[in-house]
Amino acid sequence: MSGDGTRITRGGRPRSEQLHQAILKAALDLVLEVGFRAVSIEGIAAKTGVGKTTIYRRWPNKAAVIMEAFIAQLGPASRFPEDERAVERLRLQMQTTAKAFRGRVGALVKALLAEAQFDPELAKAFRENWTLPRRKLVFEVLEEATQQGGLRKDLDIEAAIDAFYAPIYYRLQMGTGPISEAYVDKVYEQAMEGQRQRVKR
Amino acid sequence: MSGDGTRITRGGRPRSEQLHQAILKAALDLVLEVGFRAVSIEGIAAKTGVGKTTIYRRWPNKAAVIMEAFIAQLGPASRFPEDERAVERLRLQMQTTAKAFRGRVGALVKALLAEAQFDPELAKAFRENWTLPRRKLVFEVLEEATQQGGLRKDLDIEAAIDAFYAPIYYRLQMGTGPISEAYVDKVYEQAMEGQRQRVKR
Amino acid sequence: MSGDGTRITRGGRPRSEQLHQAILKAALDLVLEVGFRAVSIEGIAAKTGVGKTTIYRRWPNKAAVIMEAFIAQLGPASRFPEDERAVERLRLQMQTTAKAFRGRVGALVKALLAEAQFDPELAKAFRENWTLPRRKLVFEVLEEATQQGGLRKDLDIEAAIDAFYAPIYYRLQMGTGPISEAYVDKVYEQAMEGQRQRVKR
Amino acid sequence: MSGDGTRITRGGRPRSEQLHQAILKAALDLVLEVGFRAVSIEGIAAKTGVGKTTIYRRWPNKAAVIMEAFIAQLGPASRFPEDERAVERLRLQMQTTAKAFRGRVGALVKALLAEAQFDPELAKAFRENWTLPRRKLVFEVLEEATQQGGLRKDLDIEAAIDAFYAPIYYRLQMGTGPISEAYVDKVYEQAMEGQRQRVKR
DNA sequence: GGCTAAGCGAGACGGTACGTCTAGTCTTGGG
DNA sequence: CCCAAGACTAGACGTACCGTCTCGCTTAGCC
Repeated sequence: MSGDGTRITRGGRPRSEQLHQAILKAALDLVLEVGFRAVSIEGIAAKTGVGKTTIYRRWPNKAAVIMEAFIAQLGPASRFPEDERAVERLRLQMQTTAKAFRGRVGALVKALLAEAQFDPELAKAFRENWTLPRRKLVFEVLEEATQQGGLRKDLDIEAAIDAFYAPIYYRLQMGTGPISEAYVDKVYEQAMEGQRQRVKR
Repeated sequence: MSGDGTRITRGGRPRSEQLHQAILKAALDLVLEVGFRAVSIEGIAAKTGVGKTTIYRRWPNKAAVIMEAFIAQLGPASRFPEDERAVERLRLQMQTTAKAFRGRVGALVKALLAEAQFDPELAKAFRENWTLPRRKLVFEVLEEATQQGGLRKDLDIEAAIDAFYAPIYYRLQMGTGPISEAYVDKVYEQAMEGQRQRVKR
Repeated sequence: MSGDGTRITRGGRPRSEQLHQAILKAALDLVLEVGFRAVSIEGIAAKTGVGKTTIYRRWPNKAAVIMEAFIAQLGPASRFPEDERAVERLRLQMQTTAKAFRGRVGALVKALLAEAQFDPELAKAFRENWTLPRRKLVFEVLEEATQQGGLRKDLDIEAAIDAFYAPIYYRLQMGTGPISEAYVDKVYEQAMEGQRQRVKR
Repeated sequence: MSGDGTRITRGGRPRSEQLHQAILKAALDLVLEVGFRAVSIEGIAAKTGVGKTTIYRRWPNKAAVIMEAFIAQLGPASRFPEDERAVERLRLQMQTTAKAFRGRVGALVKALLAEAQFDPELAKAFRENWTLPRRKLVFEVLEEATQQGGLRKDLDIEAAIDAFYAPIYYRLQMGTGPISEAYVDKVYEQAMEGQRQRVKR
């Protein structure tokens, strides 16, 4: 979204970084207050005390603003918790994600993911800033787990990642049940069986 | 949505069933033509050659119209393909779903599921008319599979259903990869391992 | 409006005279309650507890309904007050009209006369049922006054009638001043001078 | 209507005077084309090629737009024709008014005056921008006439003005006869008698 | 006493316009 | 070139009535 931030400034007043942050903060506050749908660029502008142009100069639409606000709030995809067994690190990370999904992050992910279905740009931003970085970490932990042994040699890592995480997203959106600790453990266990090295059958 | 269709008509001109269908058809056509977002009640009315009131009299908003159009088009949750082994029937059904998701049904499910994140009424309608009926069928097939043997006795059916289907929905929305036959088979296989009866380890 | 009432009934249920009256009453009540503009056929129907068709079967639009209600309420153009001097009868009648104009009749005449500017049918009805009958009475009284002497021989009766009554309508609509007794007397006096026989100048 | 035009602009793009005029022109054209009733804000907007909001930002309803268009077209209440005798100037002015009433101005006055019966704001605007300025001119001419002699000393100027002009408005609305030159002269003559100084009776 | 033609209530229907809203762009003047 | 303010086009929103049109019932008057 909004490029990578590197704008070549060849003259003129530079854009205020302070305003940038203020806008992102206002956007996020509004989303959590009134919900994604009810937020408008006009609303953000009013709340920040900023002209609409100032926002449109930086982002193409409200989804982009909120996307960036969301990313900015998260910081880099948080490191996995420490544990020498890779698979245990994976399990803990799943629990961490689940916990986040039970709170405001869940609400944001829900809204952004939904909005992304209608907006390819946003979809791309969401994928690149949220989905893929997280998948990459899981990818690495699964690779390590493979080396540590116990997982099948012919592991399809992409499908494996899906097996661990898809159910969590599913429940986030479907409302067929809570994303409880017990549920996450169950998902972990089931998916683990799917990847385990079979001694003999 | 729009109730269960049973309106007590105690006088007055009855609502035209023909119009009802025409509106649903126009709605569906429009969604597939221009996308969910770009569809408006006014557009549907214009395309059907109907007054706006005629639509508002029956549905509260466009999501409701399209939801009903979607449901109506599906007919009842289609029977599972025939096979004497329950698990094979499940696999075939997963492939059927996947195939549908690769086509227009996929586009509709994507849009409606996304929209449902912002609209509790729609979420309820989607759950009751799409999600739950399909889960129920899977539930039954899994129960039968249990009796046919090979699956663990302490099966958590809800979690199991998620294991089989969540990845398909995940790819529908995330764009991390295609919902190919191979992928579905992989998902089936993985999830199956998670449910299989362990002889000993 | 609504023809002359003589419909040839060759079979079928006759129209209810009772409903007719009820509708007229409701119409009048509504006009006085909420004003001409805010009255709608639907409103009258609802208030009377009658279907819209029942009204449209008898009148072409709300102005026609209200016009008839107005006429019906008035009864025939009331006889002039008694006095052996024709001119005095005229003066008294002017005062009577003025008094009516200060009340609800004034409100109705204002509204109907205004509406008539946009509706030739209504204009005709208003002229035939209100304006002309009243002018005719004035005409007669002026004729008598001429015979009684004191008025010029070459009297232009049409213009004379205007001189006596136009100012009253003018104030009804313009709001430049009240239609007080004193004002009416003044108008009478002025107009009278205009018609008086000049002995010599 | 629309205030007195003096809006304090403390920032922001100023309202386009050009658009303002274009809207007024379109409004007037439409009224004369299709009649007051058939004109709609939407029609004006479409004809001008302007958003509806641009109109609603300036006027509360179509009557206000047309009122202002009407005023703008008239320019200031035109000076009375020249003649050293005040009463003759009055007569000429009556004829001028009558002539205007026979044309498009008459149609506009009819419609606006009628509409004003339902809209106090409009009534006020009409009174202040049309009625009163014209009455004021007549007032002055009558004062001068009084000084030139021939009119009664105890003249009630308000009632006198009504005597001269009310019949013209009456015929404009009632359709009881044309506003011909002969008629106007007759009205003038009659009204004049009402105001003339009596030597003896 | 049955037939039949209208009346009748309710309310659906195609329209038109309303007045409001938001999106995204454009235009001021000032920094 | 940035910025706040706010005008601007565009077009959907959901509502209100219009005047017409079914429905399934009365309800009179004639046979």
